[in-house]
Amino acid sequence: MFIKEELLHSIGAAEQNYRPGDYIFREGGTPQFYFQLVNGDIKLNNYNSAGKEFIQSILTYKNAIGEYMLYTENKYPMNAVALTNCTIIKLCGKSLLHYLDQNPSHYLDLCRSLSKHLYRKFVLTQKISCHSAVERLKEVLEFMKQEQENKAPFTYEVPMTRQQLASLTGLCVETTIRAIKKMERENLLRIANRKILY
DNA sequence: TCATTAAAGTTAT
DNA sequence: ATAACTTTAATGA
Repeated sequence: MFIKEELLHSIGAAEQNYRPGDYIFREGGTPQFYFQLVNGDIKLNNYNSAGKEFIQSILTYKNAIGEYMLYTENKYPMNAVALTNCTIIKLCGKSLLHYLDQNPSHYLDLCRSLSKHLYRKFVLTQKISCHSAVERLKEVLEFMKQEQENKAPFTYEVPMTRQQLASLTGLCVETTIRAIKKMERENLLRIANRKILY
């Protein structure tokens, strides 16, 4: 979901800056605001009881953050954490709902956004379950690349660290690294100064 | 096959 | 400098 920034401002939104590691919201918190990334990257994550991190997804500029949580009484099921310096537009959820009521055509965008998230979540969950490390990584890389424009092999620079990749696939870093090296040997991907090219 | 632990090398701030 | 990230190796479930 993306709403024009001028429009957001005109109905009372404010911008806020975040530093890497800052929380935008926390698991268990009550959704009160509509958040939209102006620039920077954030991650949605959870921690299991052993303290291991699971990244649900990584969002970049022009994306709303957890906006689909504004329409129920549910609490946030995950944290939103800034990965880089971020500027985020923040609008009171009530104001957004009010605006949408006046402008019902925007509900379609919301619907699309919701569908996209559902689809992503579903596919990703399915891809990383019941496979070997190499297969999980391969599926995830394939999935991320497929969302990009460029199609040529070894041109997609994976915008994630090994650790983030590990947290996304539920593997440990070391296994992730070995699997990636193995994939390099098998010519499934290339590595150029530590960046993964898929 | 993969997680865990430990240790060391590399890069970014 | 110091923290964050990457890599290798040994061990065990």
